[in-house]
Amino acid sequence: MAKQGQVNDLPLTGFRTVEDVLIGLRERGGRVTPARRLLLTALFRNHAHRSAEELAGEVQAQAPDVNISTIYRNLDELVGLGVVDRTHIGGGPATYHLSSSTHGHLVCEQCGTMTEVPHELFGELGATIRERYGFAIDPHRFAVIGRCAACR
Amino acid sequence: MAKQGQVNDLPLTGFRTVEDVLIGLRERGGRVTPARRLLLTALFRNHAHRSAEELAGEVQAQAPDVNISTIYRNLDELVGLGVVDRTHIGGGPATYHLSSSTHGHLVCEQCGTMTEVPHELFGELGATIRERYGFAIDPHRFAVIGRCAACR
DNA sequence: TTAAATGCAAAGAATTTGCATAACA
DNA sequence: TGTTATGCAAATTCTTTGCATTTAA
Repeated sequence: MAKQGQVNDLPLTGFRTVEDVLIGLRERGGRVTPARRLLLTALFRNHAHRSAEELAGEVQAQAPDVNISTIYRNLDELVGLGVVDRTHIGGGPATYHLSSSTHGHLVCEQCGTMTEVPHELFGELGATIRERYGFAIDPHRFAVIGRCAACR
Repeated sequence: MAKQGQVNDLPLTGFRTVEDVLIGLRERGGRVTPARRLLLTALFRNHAHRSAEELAGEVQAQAPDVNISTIYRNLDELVGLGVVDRTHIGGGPATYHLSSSTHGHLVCEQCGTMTEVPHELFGELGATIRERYGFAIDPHRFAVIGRCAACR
Protein backbone atom coordinates (compact mmCIF):
# COMPACT_ATOMS: atom_id res chain seq x y z
CA MET A 1 0.00 0.00 0.00
CA ALA A 2 1.19 3.49 -0.76
CA LYS A 3 2.13 5.48 2.29
CA GLN A 4 -0.13 8.18 3.62
CA GLY A 5 -0.74 11.05 1.28
CA GLN A 6 0.68 9.37 -1.78
CA VAL A 7 -1.32 8.01 -4.67
CA ASN A 8 -0.35 5.20 -7.00
CA ASP A 9 2.65 6.59 -8.82
CA LEU A 10 2.42 5.08 -12.26
CA PRO A 11 3.08 7.80 -14.85
CA LEU A 12 0.16 10.04 -15.62
CA THR A 13 0.36 10.98 -19.28
CA GLY A 14 -1.58 12.95 -21.83
CA PHE A 15 -2.80 15.69 -19.53
CA ARG A 16 -3.42 19.12 -20.98
CA THR A 17 -5.27 21.00 -18.30
CA VAL A 18 -5.46 21.33 -14.56
CA GLU A 19 -8.70 19.35 -14.57
CA ASP A 20 -7.08 16.58 -16.60
CA VAL A 21 -4.50 16.08 -13.91
CA LEU A 22 -7.05 16.27 -11.13
CA ILE A 23 -9.21 13.66 -12.82
CA GLY A 24 -6.20 11.40 -13.27
CA LEU A 25 -5.32 11.93 -9.65
CA ARG A 26 -8.81 10.95 -8.51
CA GLU A 27 -8.78 7.87 -10.72
CA ARG A 28 -5.69 6.75 -8.88
CA GLY A 29 -7.30 7.03 -5.48
CA GLY A 30 -6.15 10.57 -4.79
CA ARG A 31 -8.44 13.39 -3.82
CA VAL A 32 -9.18 16.74 -5.39
CA THR A 33 -8.47 19.47 -2.88
CA PRO A 34 -8.33 23.24 -3.16
CA ALA A 35 -4.59 23.22 -2.46
CA ARG A 36 -3.96 20.81 -5.32
CA ARG A 37 -6.09 22.69 -7.76
CA LEU A 38 -4.40 25.99 -6.89
CA LEU A 39 -0.93 24.49 -7.14
CA LEU A 40 -1.68 22.98 -10.53
CA THR A 41 -3.20 26.25 -11.68
CA ALA A 42 0.00 28.04 -10.73
CA LEU A 43 2.10 25.45 -12.55
CA PHE A 44 -0.07 25.64 -15.66
CA ARG A 45 -0.06 29.44 -15.63
CA ASN A 46 3.47 29.44 -17.00
CA HIS A 47 6.36 27.09 -17.55
CA ALA A 48 8.95 29.05 -15.61
CA HIS A 49 11.08 27.17 -13.12
CA ARG A 50 9.85 28.13 -9.68
CA SER A 51 10.88 27.11 -6.18
CA ALA A 52 8.49 25.51 -3.73
CA GLU A 53 8.45 28.79 -1.87
CA GLU A 54 7.53 30.80 -4.96
CA LEU A 55 4.77 28.37 -5.83
CA ALA A 56 3.54 28.52 -2.27
CA GLY A 57 3.36 32.29 -2.62
CA GLU A 58 1.18 32.00 -5.70
CA VAL A 59 -1.10 29.50 -4.05
CA GLN A 60 -1.30 31.54 -0.88
CA ALA A 61 -2.41 34.59 -2.84
CA GLN A 62 -5.69 32.70 -3.26
CA ALA A 63 -5.66 30.57 -0.12
CA PRO A 64 -3.37 32.03 2.56
CA ASP A 65 -3.70 29.02 4.85
CA VAL A 66 -2.08 26.51 2.54
CA ASN A 67 1.10 25.43 4.28
CA ILE A 68 4.43 25.05 2.53
CA SER A 69 4.62 21.45 3.67
CA THR A 70 1.47 20.78 1.66
CA ILE A 71 3.16 22.36 -1.33
CA TYR A 72 6.18 20.10 -0.89
CA ARG A 73 4.03 17.01 -0.47
CA ASN A 74 1.98 17.77 -3.55
CA LEU A 75 5.02 18.63 -5.63
CA ASP A 76 6.61 15.30 -4.66
CA GLU A 77 3.46 13.58 -5.73
CA LEU A 78 3.29 15.37 -9.07
CA VAL A 79 6.95 14.63 -9.73
CA GLY A 80 6.25 10.97 -9.02
CA LEU A 81 3.35 11.08 -11.47
CA GLY A 82 5.51 12.61 -14.17
CA VAL A 83 3.38 15.74 -14.31
CA VAL A 84 6.09 17.96 -12.91
CA ASP A 85 9.87 18.04 -13.28
CA ARG A 86 12.17 18.95 -10.44
CA THR A 87 15.56 20.55 -11.08
CA HIS A 88 18.30 21.14 -8.56
CA ILE A 89 20.33 24.17 -9.49
CA GLY A 90 23.42 25.61 -7.85
CA GLY A 91 23.15 25.49 -4.11
CA GLY A 92 19.72 27.02 -4.06
CA PRO A 93 16.29 25.52 -3.68
CA ALA A 94 14.94 22.97 -6.16
CA THR A 95 12.77 24.37 -8.93
CA TYR A 96 9.64 22.86 -10.39
CA HIS A 97 7.80 23.17 -13.68
CA LEU A 98 5.32 21.25 -15.80
CA SER A 99 7.08 18.48 -17.65
CA SER A 100 7.06 18.96 -21.37
CA SER A 101 6.89 16.27 -23.97
CA THR A 102 9.66 17.55 -26.23
CA HIS A 103 12.74 15.39 -26.19
CA GLY A 104 16.31 14.77 -27.19
CA HIS A 105 17.97 11.60 -28.43
CA LEU A 106 20.51 9.12 -27.21
CA VAL A 107 22.19 7.50 -30.19
CA CYS A 108 24.02 4.22 -29.70
CA GLU A 109 27.27 4.19 -31.64
CA GLN A 110 27.14 0.42 -31.85
CA CYS A 111 23.63 -0.55 -32.86
CA GLY A 112 22.36 2.84 -33.92
CA THR A 113 19.34 2.66 -31.67
CA MET A 114 17.82 6.01 -30.86
CA THR A 115 16.29 6.48 -27.44
CA GLU A 116 14.08 9.45 -26.76
CA VAL A 117 14.62 11.21 -23.49
CA PRO A 118 12.66 14.16 -22.10
CA HIS A 119 14.09 17.45 -23.18
CA GLU A 120 14.10 18.53 -19.54
CA LEU A 121 17.19 16.45 -18.96
CA PHE A 122 19.14 18.87 -21.10
CA GLY A 123 17.50 21.99 -19.82
CA GLU A 124 20.14 22.95 -17.36
CA LEU A 125 22.99 22.08 -19.70
CA GLY A 126 21.43 24.21 -22.42
CA ALA A 127 21.14 27.21 -20.14
CA THR A 128 24.73 26.87 -18.95
CA ILE A 129 26.10 26.54 -22.45
CA ARG A 130 24.15 29.50 -23.71
CA GLU A 131 25.32 31.60 -20.83
CA ARG A 132 28.98 30.76 -21.00
CA TYR A 133 29.52 30.21 -24.70
CA GLY A 134 26.66 31.98 -26.38
CA PHE A 135 25.91 28.66 -27.99
CA ALA A 136 22.26 27.76 -28.50
CA ILE A 137 21.46 24.07 -28.48
CA ASP A 138 18.97 23.05 -31.12
CA PRO A 139 16.40 21.19 -29.05
CA HIS A 140 15.16 19.26 -32.08
CA ARG A 141 18.60 18.15 -33.12
CA PHE A 142 19.98 17.39 -29.75
CA ALA A 143 21.71 14.04 -29.84
CA VAL A 144 24.18 12.40 -27.59
CA ILE A 145 26.49 9.64 -28.78
CA GLY A 146 27.31 6.68 -26.58
CA ARG A 147 26.46 3.06 -25.95
CA CYS A 148 23.02 1.85 -25.04
CA ALA A 149 22.18 -0.49 -22.20
CA ALA A 150 21.91 -3.52 -24.51
CA CYS A 151 25.30 -3.00 -26.18
CA ARG A 152 27.23 -2.38 -22.98
CA MET B 1 41.00 43.20 -0.73
CA ALA B 2 39.77 39.65 -0.60
CA LYS B 3 37.75 38.83 2.48
CA GLN B 4 39.29 36.88 5.30
CA GLY B 5 40.38 33.39 4.44
CA GLN B 6 40.18 33.84 0.73
CA VAL B 7 43.10 34.16 -1.64
CA ASN B 8 43.17 35.90 -4.97
CA ASP B 9 40.83 33.84 -7.08
CA LEU B 10 42.26 34.07 -10.56
CA PRO B 11 42.29 30.58 -12.09
CA LEU B 12 45.13 28.35 -11.02
CA THR B 13 46.04 26.18 -13.97
CA GLY B 14 48.54 23.53 -14.90
CA PHE B 15 48.73 21.82 -11.51
CA ARG B 16 49.51 18.13 -11.42
CA THR B 17 50.27 17.40 -7.80
CA VAL B 18 49.22 18.41 -4.34
CA GLU B 19 52.41 20.42 -3.97
CA ASP B 20 51.76 22.22 -7.25
CA VAL B 21 48.49 23.50 -5.91
CA LEU B 22 49.98 24.42 -2.55
CA ILE B 23 52.76 26.37 -4.23
CA GLY B 24 50.23 28.18 -6.41
CA LEU B 25 48.20 28.92 -3.35
CA ARG B 26 51.18 30.40 -1.52
CA GLU B 27 52.09 32.52 -4.52
CA ARG B 28 48.66 34.05 -4.33
CA GLY B 29 49.05 35.05 -0.71
CA GLY B 30 47.48 31.91 0.72
CA ARG B 31 49.10 29.73 3.33
CA VAL B 32 50.08 26.11 3.34
CA THR B 33 48.37 24.43 6.25
CA PRO B 34 48.08 20.79 7.26
CA ALA B 35 44.34 20.84 6.64
CA ARG B 36 44.84 22.08 3.10
CA ARG B 37 47.49 19.56 2.31
CA LEU B 38 45.37 16.72 3.63
CA LEU B 39 42.29 17.86 1.77
CA LEU B 40 44.22 18.12 -1.49
CA THR B 41 45.78 14.74 -0.87
CA ALA B 42 42.32 13.24 -0.48
CA LEU B 43 41.12 14.94 -3.66
CA PHE B 44 44.17 13.78 -5.62
CA ARG B 45 43.85 10.22 -4.29
CA ASN B 46 40.97 9.59 -6.67
CA HIS B 47 38.61 11.46 -8.91
CA ALA B 48 35.39 10.18 -7.37
CA HIS B 49 32.71 12.71 -6.55
CA ARG B 50 32.69 13.07 -2.79
CA SER B 51 30.65 15.18 -0.40
CA ALA B 52 32.23 17.64 2.00
CA GLU B 53 31.42 15.22 4.77
CA GLU B 54 33.16 12.31 3.05
CA LEU B 55 36.22 14.41 2.36
CA ALA B 56 36.21 15.57 5.96
CA GLY B 57 36.21 11.93 6.99
CA GLU B 58 39.29 11.22 4.92
CA VAL B 59 41.09 14.26 6.26
CA GLN B 60 40.10 13.45 9.82
CA ALA B 61 41.57 9.97 9.52
CA GLN B 62 44.92 11.77 9.60
CA ALA B 63 44.03 14.85 11.59
CA PRO B 64 40.89 14.32 13.69
CA ASP B 65 40.67 17.93 14.77
CA VAL B 66 40.08 19.42 11.35
CA ASN B 67 36.60 20.86 11.44
CA ILE B 68 34.05 20.44 8.68
CA SER B 69 33.77 24.21 8.38
CA THR B 70 37.44 24.29 7.43
CA ILE B 71 36.70 21.68 4.77
CA TYR B 72 33.88 23.79 3.40
CA ARG B 73 36.00 26.92 3.41
CA ASN B 74 38.87 25.25 1.63
CA LEU B 75 36.61 23.60 -0.90
CA ASP B 76 35.06 26.97 -1.70
CA GLU B 77 38.51 28.35 -2.21
CA LEU B 78 39.61 25.52 -4.47
CA VAL B 79 36.44 25.81 -6.51
CA GLY B 80 37.16 29.51 -6.91
CA LEU B 81 40.67 28.70 -8.09
CA GLY B 82 39.40 26.22 -10.65
CA VAL B 83 41.21 23.34 -8.99
CA VAL B 84 38.03 21.62 -7.90
CA ASP B 85 34.59 21.24 -9.43
CA ARG B 86 31.43 21.28 -7.38
CA THR B 87 28.32 19.42 -8.52
CA HIS B 88 24.87 19.58 -7.01
CA ILE B 89 23.05 16.32 -7.46
CA GLY B 90 19.53 15.36 -6.55
CA GLY B 91 18.55 16.83 -3.26
CA GLY B 92 21.64 15.58 -1.48
CA PRO B 93 24.86 17.30 -0.54
CA ALA B 94 27.11 18.89 -3.15
CA THR B 95 29.96 16.71 -4.38
CA TYR B 96 33.49 17.77 -5.14
CA HIS B 97 36.28 16.42 -7.33
CA LEU B 98 39.45 17.59 -9.04
CA SER B 99 38.57 19.42 -12.22
CA SER B 100 39.66 17.53 -15.27
CA SER B 101 40.80 18.90 -18.57
CA THR B 102 38.89 16.47 -20.77
CA HIS B 103 36.19 18.09 -22.83
CA GLY B 104 33.19 17.77 -25.08
CA HIS B 105 32.30 19.70 -28.22
CA LEU B 106 29.73 22.20 -29.34
CA VAL B 107 29.24 21.88 -33.09
CA CYS B 108 27.65 24.75 -34.99
CA GLU B 109 25.20 23.47 -37.57
CA GLN B 110 25.72 26.59 -39.66
CA CYS B 111 29.47 27.22 -39.84
CA GLY B 112 30.69 23.89 -38.53
CA THR B 113 32.84 25.50 -35.86
CA MET B 114 33.69 23.21 -33.00
CA THR B 115 34.03 24.70 -29.54
CA GLU B 116 35.62 22.73 -26.76
CA VAL B 117 33.93 22.88 -23.40
CA PRO B 118 35.05 21.25 -20.17
CA HIS B 119 33.74 17.76 -19.83
CA GLU B 120 32.50 18.64 -16.34
CA LEU B 121 29.61 20.50 -17.90
CA PHE B 122 28.20 17.18 -18.99
CA GLY B 123 29.03 15.30 -15.86
CA GLU B 124 25.66 15.50 -14.24
CA LEU B 125 23.81 14.82 -17.47
CA GLY B 126 25.96 11.73 -18.03
CA ALA B 127 25.23 10.39 -14.58
CA THR B 128 21.50 10.95 -14.95
CA ILE B 129 21.35 9.32 -18.35
CA ARG B 130 23.33 6.32 -17.18
CA GLU B 131 21.10 5.90 -14.17
CA ARG B 132 17.79 6.19 -15.90
CA TYR B 133 18.49 4.71 -19.29
CA GLY B 134 21.58 2.59 -18.81
CA PHE B 135 23.09 4.66 -21.58
CA ALA B 136 26.79 5.51 -21.30
CA ILE B 137 27.87 8.72 -22.94
CA ASP B 138 31.15 8.46 -24.79
CA PRO B 139 33.09 11.34 -23.29
CA HIS B 140 35.37 11.52 -26.31
CA ARG B 141 32.57 11.65 -28.78
CA PHE B 142 30.28 13.92 -26.91
CA ALA B 143 28.98 16.54 -29.26
CA VAL B 144 26.07 18.88 -29.09
CA ILE B 145 24.53 20.39 -32.21
CA GLY B 146 23.32 23.96 -32.26
CA ARG B 147 24.25 27.45 -33.38
CA CYS B 148 27.34 29.27 -32.21
CA ALA B 149 27.44 32.80 -30.90
CA ALA B 150 28.69 34.20 -34.22
CA CYS B 151 25.97 32.60 -36.34
CA ARG B 152 23.11 33.56 -34.10
C1' DT C 1 54.75 40.60 13.80
C1' DT C 2 50.43 40.32 11.42
C1' DA C 3 47.21 38.81 8.22
C1' DA C 4 45.35 34.38 7.12
C1' DA C 5 43.41 30.07 8.73
C1' DT C 6 41.15 27.38 12.11
C1' DG C 7 37.91 25.46 15.75
C1' DC C 8 33.79 25.82 17.83
C1' DA C 9 29.23 26.97 18.32
C1' DA C 10 25.41 28.99 16.63
C1' DA C 11 22.66 30.58 12.84
C1' DG C 12 20.45 29.75 8.37
C1' DA C 13 18.10 27.83 4.46
C1' DA C 14 15.62 24.05 2.43
C1' DT C 15 13.12 20.13 3.15
C1' DT C 16 10.92 16.33 5.73
C1' DT C 17 8.23 14.20 9.31
C1' DG C 18 4.90 13.15 13.33
C1' DC C 19 0.61 13.71 14.76
C1' DA C 20 -3.93 15.48 15.65
C1' DT C 21 -7.61 17.45 12.90
C1' DA C 22 -10.26 18.40 8.76
C1' DA C 23 -12.56 17.12 4.62
C1' DC C 24 -13.03 14.44 0.20
C1' DA C 25 -15.46 10.50 -1.84
C1' DT D 1 -17.69 6.55 7.36
C1' DG D 2 -13.01 5.70 6.28
C1' DT D 3 -9.12 7.15 4.37
C1' DT D 4 -6.53 10.72 2.44
C1' DA D 5 -4.87 15.40 2.87
C1' DT D 6 -3.70 19.23 5.63
C1' DG D 7 -1.79 22.46 9.22
C1' DC D 8 1.44 23.16 12.53
C1' DA D 9 5.50 22.55 14.88
C1' DA D 10 9.54 20.26 15.43
C1' DA D 11 13.27 17.69 13.53
C1' DT D 12 16.78 16.99 9.87
C1' DT D 13 20.21 17.89 6.67
C1' DC D 14 23.53 20.67 4.52
C1' DT D 15 26.07 24.83 4.61
C1' DT D 16 27.54 29.36 6.22
C1' DT D 17 29.03 32.73 9.58
C1' DG D 18 30.91 35.27 13.89
C1' DC D 19 34.41 35.46 16.79
C1' DA D 20 38.27 34.35 19.68
C1' DT D 21 42.51 31.87 19.09
C1' DT D 22 46.25 29.83 16.63
C1' DT D 23 49.69 29.71 13.17
C1' DA D 24 52.27 30.24 8.76
C1' DA D 25 55.35 33.38 6.61
